[in-house]
Amino acid sequence: MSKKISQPTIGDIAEATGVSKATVSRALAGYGRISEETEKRIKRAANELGYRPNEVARAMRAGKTGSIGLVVISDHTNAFFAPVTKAIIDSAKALGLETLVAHIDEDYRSEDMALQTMVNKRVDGLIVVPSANRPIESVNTQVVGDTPLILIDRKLRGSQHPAVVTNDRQGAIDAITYAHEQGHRKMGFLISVPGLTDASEAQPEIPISTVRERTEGFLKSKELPGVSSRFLFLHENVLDSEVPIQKLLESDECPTILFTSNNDVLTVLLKVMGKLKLKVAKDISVISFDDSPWTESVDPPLTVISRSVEQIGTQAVETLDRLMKGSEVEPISVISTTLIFRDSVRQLTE
Amino acid sequence: MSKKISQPTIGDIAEATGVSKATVSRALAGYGRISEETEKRIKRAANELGYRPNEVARAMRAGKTGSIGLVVISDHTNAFFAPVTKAIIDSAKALGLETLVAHIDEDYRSEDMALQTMVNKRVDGLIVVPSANRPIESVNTQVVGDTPLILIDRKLRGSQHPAVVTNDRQGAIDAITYAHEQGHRKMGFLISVPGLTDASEAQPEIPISTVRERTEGFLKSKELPGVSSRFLFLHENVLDSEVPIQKLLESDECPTILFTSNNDVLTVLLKVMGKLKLKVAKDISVISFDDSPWTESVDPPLTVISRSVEQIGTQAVETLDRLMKGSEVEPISVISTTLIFRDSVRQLTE
DNA sequence: GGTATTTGCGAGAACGTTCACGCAAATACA
DNA sequence: TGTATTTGCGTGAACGTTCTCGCAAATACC
Repeated sequence: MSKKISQPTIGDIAEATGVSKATVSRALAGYGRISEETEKRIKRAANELGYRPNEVARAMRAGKTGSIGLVVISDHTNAFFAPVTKAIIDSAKALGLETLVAHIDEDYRSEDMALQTMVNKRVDGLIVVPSANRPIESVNTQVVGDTPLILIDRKLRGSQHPAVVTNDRQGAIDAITYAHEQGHRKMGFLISVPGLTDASEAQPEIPISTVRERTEGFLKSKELPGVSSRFLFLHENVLDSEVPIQKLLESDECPTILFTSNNDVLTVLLKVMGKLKLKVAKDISVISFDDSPWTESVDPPLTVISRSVEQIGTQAVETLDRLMKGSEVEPISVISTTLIFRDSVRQLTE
Repeated sequence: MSKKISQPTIGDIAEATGVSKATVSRALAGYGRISEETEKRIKRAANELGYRPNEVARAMRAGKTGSIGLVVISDHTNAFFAPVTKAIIDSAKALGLETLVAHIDEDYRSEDMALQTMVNKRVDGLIVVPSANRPIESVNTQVVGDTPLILIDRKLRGSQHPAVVTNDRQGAIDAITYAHEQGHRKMGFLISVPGLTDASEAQPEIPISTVRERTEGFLKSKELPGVSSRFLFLHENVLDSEVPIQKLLESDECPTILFTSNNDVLTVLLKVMGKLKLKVAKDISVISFDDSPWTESVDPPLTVISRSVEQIGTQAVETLDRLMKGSEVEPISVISTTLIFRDSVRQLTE
């Protein structure tokens, strides 16, 4: 009963019980013909030896690993991607799939490298948030080959890969409509767009479909009776954006309501407002994209456009699973946003 | 040039170039003796065929996978574990290691299952947050065998596995000392402890070293001149804790300062305070464990006891890496906490 | 009691690498 | 020119599974 250095194999069990490896395999995996007695004997021996099936050998033989890869942008915020990551990992586990996670920044080269190592590890499928600055609107098919792949959060125009996205356009429209109903006429939009070098009021080229849709939705505010809109497009690293935001807040035509495109921008906005002694709702109303636990706890609780990260996660791995099995999948699944009414929008008297 | 269904192998390249598999392997991996010319020829062919080394075959041969497993509690909050997860994944990548992530709840059975599948996948090492309710204070060595493993966030008394933890005891002491300096004499402690069925003022058995240390630190407040302390131990699912917290806030002997043991409790506290129209600092001072981006943006910005998730992450994978290489490692690494002074603690006139 | 079928198991190949050997040709050295 | 060394490459085993075949023994059928 000497301690072995490495894990016991099927061969060790075979030796211990005096049968062949094939028989051991049959006993353990429970297929083919085998007598009850030897099966029991083998299982007992396996237990005693502390046998653990070697999944890499299995993967080699079977041609699949039972793992999927998740490549996700996590350079800045995790107010959205962190819970999405959790949702995906958990959904995958429910299907018996393990998840390999890689974080990339908003750069297609780091994305390619991450995809490369995942493909080399022969993941069965890939879920990826495509980075913004890619030269052409498609995941590098050179590197992923024919590994099943689905996009989340953003869709790519030229891509044949299925995507799971949210209808941020409608979310934006819901928000401005609500603001209009509450009597707001001067609206401001704080939008973070990766790739920008500086804050700008002129509308830039927007590489990310999600942000593009939000902008389109907000743009509709111009069609609302009596509304004047101001846009501020911010660098993805919004930490640098305090000055332009402050300028906007101090201008003559300061909006009565501000919309922020994510939790990072929201965070900066709140900080600047605090510095200027401006109170949410009382002085300026606020609506942000993406919900977080804390937005409900602050004073006042924040009205937000929420996207269900759980739905995105389950839909993503479900779609990927079908893709891996070769079934038909819809090219684009869109998850609806919902406006969560709290107390950060002041009702203006007409 | 017909499309192959599966990825090209080293054999395909060998066939295409008319050499043996061994030569191809040498050319691609760059070891052994090989002529410059054939090396180029082989590399060109590999490129043309879109060859990607099969890491599972390599793993099989080498006996290691180049992957590590991260088993982390993520039932409730991700204000702490999400950034730690990111830090670990990124640190691991820097060392050429991919990370397999599994989420477990505060239950040793789900932990065992997660560990089991990771061991079966033959990860080279394991980083785990040990769950609270385990019968004995050690990771199930039955299932992990001799896979290198290190603990984070919590240490286990009976465990021989190295641990990376924070000195929360000192963090708590720093916080109460500061509060005392600011003139606070009536202190309250809101502590979330997994396994509890209900909120309780009596000190329960605390299974988690981190929480235990915090409690010990807070307990020192009783030794501070003139201080009276009140403790409230909360169920891990703190969402249910509004009522007991409200009771505490409305009691005659309501503390002038409240300490919360994590962001979840903080969130509930703020919500209850908002409901009771109590203002942070002005009415009740607040100090919480763990920093998050939003704590700096709210009004007033929150004073917190911060633990560097990056340090925890890098220290964890560094230690694991040494362990995997067979080097000596210190049994316990402790990362220091730092008190971040913001504006949620009111200075009381004596 | 003779043929047909079922049962239980072993032999061995295959998955895609790496690597220890071995061998022939080329080059070195005297 | 003869021996020693180097160079370039091929052979084949090994990693731990699964699975197709095939074969002998056991059981079935008439």
